[in-house]
Amino acid sequence: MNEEVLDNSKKESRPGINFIEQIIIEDIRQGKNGGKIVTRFPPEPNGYLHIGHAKAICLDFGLAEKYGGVCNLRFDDTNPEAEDVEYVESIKEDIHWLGFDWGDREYYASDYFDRLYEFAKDLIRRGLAYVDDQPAEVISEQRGSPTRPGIESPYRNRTVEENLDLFERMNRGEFEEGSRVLRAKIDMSSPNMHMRDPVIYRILKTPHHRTGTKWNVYPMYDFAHGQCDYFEGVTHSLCTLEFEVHRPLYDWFIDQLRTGEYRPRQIEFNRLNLTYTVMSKRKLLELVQGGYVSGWDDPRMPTLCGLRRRGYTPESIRKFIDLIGYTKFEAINDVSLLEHAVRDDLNLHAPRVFGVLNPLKVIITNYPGGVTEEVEVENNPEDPGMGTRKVPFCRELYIDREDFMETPPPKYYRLYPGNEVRLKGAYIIKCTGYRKNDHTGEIDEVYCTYDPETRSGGPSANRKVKTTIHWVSAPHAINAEIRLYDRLFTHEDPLGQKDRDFKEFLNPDSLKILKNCKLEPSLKNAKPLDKFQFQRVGYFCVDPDSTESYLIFNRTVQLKDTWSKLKQ
RNA sequence: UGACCCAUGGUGUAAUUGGUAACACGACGGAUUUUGGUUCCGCAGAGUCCUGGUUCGAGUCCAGGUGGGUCAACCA
Repeated sequence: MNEEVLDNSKKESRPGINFIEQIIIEDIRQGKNGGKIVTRFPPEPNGYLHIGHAKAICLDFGLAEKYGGVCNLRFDDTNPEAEDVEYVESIKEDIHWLGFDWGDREYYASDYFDRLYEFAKDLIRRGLAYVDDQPAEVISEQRGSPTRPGIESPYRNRTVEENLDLFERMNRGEFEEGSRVLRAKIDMSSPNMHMRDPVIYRILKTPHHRTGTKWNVYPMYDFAHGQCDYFEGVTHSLCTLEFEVHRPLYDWFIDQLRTGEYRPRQIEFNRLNLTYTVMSKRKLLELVQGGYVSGWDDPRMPTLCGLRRRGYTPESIRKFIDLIGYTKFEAINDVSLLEHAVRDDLNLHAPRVFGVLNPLKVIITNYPGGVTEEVEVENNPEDPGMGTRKVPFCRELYIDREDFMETPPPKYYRLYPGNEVRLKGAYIIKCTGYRKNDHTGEIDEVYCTYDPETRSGGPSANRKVKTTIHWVSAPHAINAEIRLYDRLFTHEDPLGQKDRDFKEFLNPDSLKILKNCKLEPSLKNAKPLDKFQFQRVGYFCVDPDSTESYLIFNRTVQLKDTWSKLKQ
């Protein structure tokens, strides 16, 4: 059985099994913990998940899946002041959206409050924990600093009886918040600050979203996390780098707790950082509360709900995470790699349509008025199985303003006086003139003639022109709003700038709204979150703000654009 | 006069665990193309932070530096 799992891993391994996977393989080989693999994803229900969490989710669930183990979902709800059920549902939704499932293993740290409480009393009885009556500031002062050892609390050597009595009374609600804490008795002069008699229980009178008012004391993260891992039989407890210094404490508690061979192991990996954005919950909250974005699901946010609304697919996010890997190096990943991952996915799956963002009227002067013909266009050249659709064509059309110039620069292949282009799926047209607005100088209309011999699919359609452009029939077009997004920040690393607030680097042009866009009529029935490639422009996704009669699209990402590069 | 962690092309990762630096993205050039997209082909780019050591052989091991990160919530 184990052989099979390992073999399996070898097959998929190619080069580059990450260091955590290597540890797991080795552990299975050695038959550690009975050869079982159990991981957990432990979000605190105090906010929305972002792509950094997705990195952890892919690791926790992915590794369990790959090595024949299981992954638990455990809500780390040890702080009633910050948490709320509201977040539980969104977290579950996001994990499912990414394509992972925890089966019936939905746990809560609060499920273990009784056992944790008993364990704390056990530590007291063994002389390994004590109640400290000093205020937070004093305890903090006594803890010393990284370069200066701490000093022991005057309450450190209370009797077991007194500690037990005090702790129980703390939990009965006899004392005010902040008046007493329970501390583990470890080593006030440890070089590791976390070992200097860490607080393990504090008094909190805010009702808990699951246990109500049952408890007046709540375990701290360090006292809950490893123990919960232990209770659940977790073998590999994967977390981010900043918990590295907590590991000795994690192990210390496990040492006091365990009775047999089994022990969970904490392994740390690097966080996901992306250029041009911020990833901390606190900072994201600041953006939401400050009104810099429209909410947690603003399409510019790195939250999973934001990315989803933007049009990112779960596959693209997983692909991206797979690409960046897991190491112990604090890397800043280029968003362009994320963008590459969506393009890659959407290119294969998104149906092509015609959408004109900045419409310019084109009149085909030799095409009869009042006539509409339908041309057939393939839905996706990458996948003929996606079929074709009919698009109406007539005398008056819209093209994108970018596709016409009065006086073209070198290498400009699009429409200009005297030049020919093909209208995708229809005819080759030649620009014969244009009309300019006398006041604004803007071009109002462009005049063209079409060559009836060149209809796509027709017998003599093979005449080559330098380029093909998209278009929509003016009388048939539907009006839509399109929201164009750019990076949220103007600096790659908005947080890394000394003495500057990250909000100073907010990009004022991160959202542009176009309200007069013209789309081909087949889009009429598009539903929220439907994704399309507006041919030659980019990938777009229907925003949930859309109504039956008013479609709103979000631009997920532009197509690669070698022309705009050429221009420079 | 702290502890712990990290350092490989522009970016992110890999290197059969000591065997002569590879992959992806990006850049550049070309071919194909009814998307200036896609695809295909090609090319450039690091000698692995520095110094020393061990070894026939070091990106991998050791020592010492340098640079960066984390740690002093009754947050997680």
